[in-house]
Amino acid sequence: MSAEERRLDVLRAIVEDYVATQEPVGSRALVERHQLGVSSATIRNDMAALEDDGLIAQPHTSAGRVPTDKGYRLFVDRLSSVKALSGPERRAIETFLTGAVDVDDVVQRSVKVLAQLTNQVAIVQYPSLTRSTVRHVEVVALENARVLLVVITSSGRVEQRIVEIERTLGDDLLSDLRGRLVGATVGRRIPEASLRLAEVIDTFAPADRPIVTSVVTTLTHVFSNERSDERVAVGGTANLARFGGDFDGAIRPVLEALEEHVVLLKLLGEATIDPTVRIGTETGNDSLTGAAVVSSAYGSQDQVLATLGTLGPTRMDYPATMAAVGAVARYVGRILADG
Amino acid sequence: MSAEERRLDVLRAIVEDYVATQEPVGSRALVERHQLGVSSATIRNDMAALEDDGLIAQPHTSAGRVPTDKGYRLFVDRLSSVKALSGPERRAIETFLTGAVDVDDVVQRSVKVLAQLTNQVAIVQYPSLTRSTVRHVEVVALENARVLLVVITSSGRVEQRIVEIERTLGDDLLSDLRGRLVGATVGRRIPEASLRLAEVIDTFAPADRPIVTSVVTTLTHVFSNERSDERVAVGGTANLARFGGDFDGAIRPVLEALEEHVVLLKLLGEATIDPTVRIGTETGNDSLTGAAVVSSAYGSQDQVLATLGTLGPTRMDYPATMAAVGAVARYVGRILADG
DNA sequence: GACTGGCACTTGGTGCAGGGGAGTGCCAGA
DNA sequence: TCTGGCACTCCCCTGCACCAAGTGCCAGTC
Repeated sequence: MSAEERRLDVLRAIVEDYVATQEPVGSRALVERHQLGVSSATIRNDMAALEDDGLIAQPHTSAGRVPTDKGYRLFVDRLSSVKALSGPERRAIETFLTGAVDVDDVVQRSVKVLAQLTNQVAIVQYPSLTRSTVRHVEVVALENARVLLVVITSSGRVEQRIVEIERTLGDDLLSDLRGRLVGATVGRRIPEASLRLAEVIDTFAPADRPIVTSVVTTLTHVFSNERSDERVAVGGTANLARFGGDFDGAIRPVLEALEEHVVLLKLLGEATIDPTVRIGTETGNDSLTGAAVVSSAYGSQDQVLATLGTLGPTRMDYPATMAAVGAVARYVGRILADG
Repeated sequence: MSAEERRLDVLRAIVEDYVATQEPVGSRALVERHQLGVSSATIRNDMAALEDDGLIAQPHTSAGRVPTDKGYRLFVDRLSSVKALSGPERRAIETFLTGAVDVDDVVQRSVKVLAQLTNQVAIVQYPSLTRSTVRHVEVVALENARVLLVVITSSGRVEQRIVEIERTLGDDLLSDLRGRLVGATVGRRIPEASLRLAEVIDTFAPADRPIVTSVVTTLTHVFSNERSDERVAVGGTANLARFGGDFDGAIRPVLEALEEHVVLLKLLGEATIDPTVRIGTETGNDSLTGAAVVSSAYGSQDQVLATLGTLGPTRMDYPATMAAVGAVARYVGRILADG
């Protein structure tokens, strides 16, 4: 083993010990708990080098070392491998999620299971409307010149709107309209379906266009509904209290951030199907010094639906957390693809 | 002013000062800040009497006095009057809530406004299904022997289910079924509508009964949906950090309680249209020593829809909180009654 | 009888000094 | 390149004295 390799070994040991004990780790404790094959004096030299590289730091002169954000970054990138979940853990996720009755329920259960598994704050974005396809569109005439519009998406979400129109809709026109709407949208992704909708209006007789237009406009609104794309569920905030003093600031700004859904969506970040880790400033949120986010996209092979993840102290068990996030993402994706 | 009256005046002053300063209040500070017309020695005697009655307590021998739960109770019952909201506050509630687009939005906005107004944790229960009436029922035939069932309630909530039936539904039967379902349910309260539904099945020809039964059964399920009756929204948890050390325990058990919706519903308690206050053990929750709940039912005059309220430290501004809870409840009730 | 001024007493908080412990950096030697 | 040893630094805990705030009680006054 080269000296360079041993230095990285030392870093790994420091991260692991610090995560376990929450206390700065010194050279002596290190040689006692790990088989490094050298003396504490050597470790001290290595530590000095690691500190020069900005990978670890000392809270004060005569204290042990603590990993820096950069140190965690290196640990995640090169020194750790994703831990496999235990059988019972995997079964727990599966049985718990399988019991869900609808999309909302899936999301809420995912949040709960993820929070319990990781002992951190769990964040799950609702399946995106814009990323799923249209499974069904239904138009129903109600009394008093009103129409009920129902859209069912491939992720199982159901959206409905009531449209006021200028006169009662005849049965012929109704079924004609229904047929063309279905033809233009079903099976297509939402953004494409939106485009096709615009063409539908022109295929109707001029006399019918006002009515058709109000229905189509409402449908377009449903498709472009930003609000529902922003929906997220949060759970396990009680865990914040557990790692209380860890965040440089108080937990208050963190709780505030968790209530701002826009902030949360930024935190989850861009979708990748493998778990991504953002540490400290990498989260792009100033009030989250001392915090890290582990996130992953979920969906089926060819279709990303949304993102989920956890928020915890930088001092977290990255391998375990990444495993949990990855596993839950896979199960959620599978369930929503089936349903 | 009798001696007895002055004692209650002293209690009121202690509560007000303690709420304002968060520090035990002594006899000297009391005579300085209030026009009590007697010396600090007299106040000391009064305080000793109040302490004998269990209305105030000393953290330690040489400290000032702090109100006990019993003291707050007396204060709320006899010594305070509900503070009127300021004009800007009332206008803020109104404009903020008026912008809501649907029931979910109303609830979410209410939580936000209530949390901001009171600087406490806000809890809003979604309008109860069982307490509202049926506004509309719609049955739509989908492809592949499936039927879409839509229910719209008086509170504006829309529920939908897809029912698998054994064979495709003829147009005649469909409109017949729709008509009878509407006749049996629309305009009635959900529990009563449920009862009527049972009779509908028998009015159909035996051959049609299997299909009718599956639809009616599903509809009954929607009506008796307990899950949606349990839904609550929580906001302002960041305020917990503000009154941090106030709760006897840590904030952790409180955060945990806030994630358990069942616990929250118990906290909101039985519905009364005027703001109710529960202090300390009165909340019926052991982990909430040091906390108080102010809650109120909302709805129209003759119809209670659900409950909302706030959770804060016993050391809170009761008059202001009760005013805010009452005002938000009134506005929410009005908006949902109109919508 | 109710109120007041005065006084002794209690107690938590703060500032200060000293000792112990953990850990480091560095140096000389293998 | 590694190791043992040693001097040094700094945090943290403890004990101590002191102060401020507040009380309880008592004797005196209206």
